[in-house]
Amino acid sequence: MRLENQEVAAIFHEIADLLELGDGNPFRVRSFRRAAQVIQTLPEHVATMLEAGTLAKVPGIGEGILTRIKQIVETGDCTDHLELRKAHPPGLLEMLRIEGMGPKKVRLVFVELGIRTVDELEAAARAGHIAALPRMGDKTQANLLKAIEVFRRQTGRVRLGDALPQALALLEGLRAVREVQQAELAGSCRRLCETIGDLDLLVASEQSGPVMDGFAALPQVAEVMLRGETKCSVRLRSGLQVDLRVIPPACFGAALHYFTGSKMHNIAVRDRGKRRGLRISEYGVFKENTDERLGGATEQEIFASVGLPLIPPELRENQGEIEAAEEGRLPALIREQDLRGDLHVHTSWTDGTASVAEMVAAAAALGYSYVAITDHSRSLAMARGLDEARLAEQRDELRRAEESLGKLRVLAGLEVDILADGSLDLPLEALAQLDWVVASIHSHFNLPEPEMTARVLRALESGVVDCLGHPSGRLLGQRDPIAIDLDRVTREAAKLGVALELNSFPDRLDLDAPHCRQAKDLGVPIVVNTDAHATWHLANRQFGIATARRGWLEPRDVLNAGPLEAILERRRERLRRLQPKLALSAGGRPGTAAPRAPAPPGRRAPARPARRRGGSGGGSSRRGR
DNA sequence: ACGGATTGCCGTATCGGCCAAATGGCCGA
Repeated sequence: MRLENQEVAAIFHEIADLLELGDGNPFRVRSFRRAAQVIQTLPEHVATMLEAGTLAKVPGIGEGILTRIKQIVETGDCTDHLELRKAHPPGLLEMLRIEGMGPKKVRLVFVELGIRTVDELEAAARAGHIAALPRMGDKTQANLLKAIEVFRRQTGRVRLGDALPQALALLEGLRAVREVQQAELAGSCRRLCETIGDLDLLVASEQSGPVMDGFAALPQVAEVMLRGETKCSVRLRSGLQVDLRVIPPACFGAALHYFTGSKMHNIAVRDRGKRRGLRISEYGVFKENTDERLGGATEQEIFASVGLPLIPPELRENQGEIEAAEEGRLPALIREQDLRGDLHVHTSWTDGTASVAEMVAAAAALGYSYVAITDHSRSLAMARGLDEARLAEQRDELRRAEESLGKLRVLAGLEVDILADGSLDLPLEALAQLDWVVASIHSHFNLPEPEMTARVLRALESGVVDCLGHPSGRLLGQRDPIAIDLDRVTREAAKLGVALELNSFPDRLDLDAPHCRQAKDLGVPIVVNTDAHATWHLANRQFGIATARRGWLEPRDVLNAGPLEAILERRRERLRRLQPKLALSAGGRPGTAAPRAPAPPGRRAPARPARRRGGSGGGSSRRGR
């Protein structure tokens, strides 16, 4: 059995989790986590690298990890992992995924109350037993119940980023089966929904037996749960459930339409058929009250029977797509190849894994004509966020990378933190000198809505912000969106000339599709960014594009599907409007009041303002690099 | 557990907010 790198990494992640629960050496825990992360980003398969001897040279993989990898490659797992698993109830790992439940708290409730599952945890919280524990209280208990609710909403669902690659691999496997005439994805995964319950696959074939045999024999399949005449349900090794349906070719289009959904869309289409004297089912289009079949081999036939062009699956939510199709104003949805650059990318200057040069080269390899390097700002200490000095240093490196590659423009950017009060993490003067600024929230997620909205608006009103990063802050299955009036933020963004990000990270997909559509309607451009922390993350754009399509976006709605000059001009124009404010804030700062000629922002004398180092004056040098 | 220098040993992300308990552990970024 050949485990994918992802699966090997998952084993190490789990070892780390289990060690933490058992109160293990934190550095040892970290090593396993690091190993997992490194394995995820390996350029080749672990088994291949192990054989070639290149694996041992990878930083983060030492003697111990190497031995375990050997065992995993040979047997599919390693002894430590199996033993740790035996020593801990499986529900503890699940509890760890609840926000606010770290290893210490999971251990506490397990040892003190014997709680081994999320269900038991919830019951205990409801009964008030959690608040009675040491270091816990009413507030913690209430927060816990809320966090369990977020967790529950997501359990059983898989992110598109995890589901889609598996679906495509299965289709490939199916298409290699001789009796398969056609194999397609259906269901919410085909509609590219942000999370998916289970996969629906459809095969056109006259012989369901051999097709199902071939399906059950695919290496991903762990267990056949159900097998009938037309339907076969399996569970994959990854845990994902998959339903395969084998359909006679003459009905394939009707079945594909039916099983793609959404339900509301299907109802609307059938209704429309009814009004035209037609009966539409998963078997085809029929004349009312007869068995006279008018079509159903292709989806086009279904739509044509009710006088419509083919509606892309991503739009099939009964949110106006039928009306739009009827009036010939279906959007020309954006595609991956329409993107001309990525405007949110991290490097090893902060928490990215690739150097500037590697990141820029990877962007060039995608055919981009520009990329913005946007590392974190200083308050994100964990990521070694940039202060002004390092930002300036990095800028030199960007210039060198741009020149040495000579293929694309490298924008000097920053992902600046929006602090609790809405001020930005670096002085406006510094931010004004950059080419591109994304502003994001990474702390104080729990402000009440009025304050949160005011906070974000204040940040956008600074004028130096080009784009609001991951606007809702949600993490799928883990953290709810912040409380914020996104309607109002979008309207203000329109006035200020600020764009909104659609962050392509599979955990985020933020803005979500409905808000993308709203932004489009209000004339606010969306930026489809990857927020890449590794070169391979640039490929996550496919998930951002998926969400953008569900939000009806066309190339003209997406800022980074357009030319760089338009992007830079938006910024220049906004900074021109902002200029007086900047002069004021510089003048107000003690020691930097030296008069200077008002010049256009691009070419201002960089009268470097003395970096204020708090009132304490102690030159406690923050750890260097 | 890793990796690098003290080659048998030592250091290894940070930092602030929250909440429970009255200064500090735990969590998340």
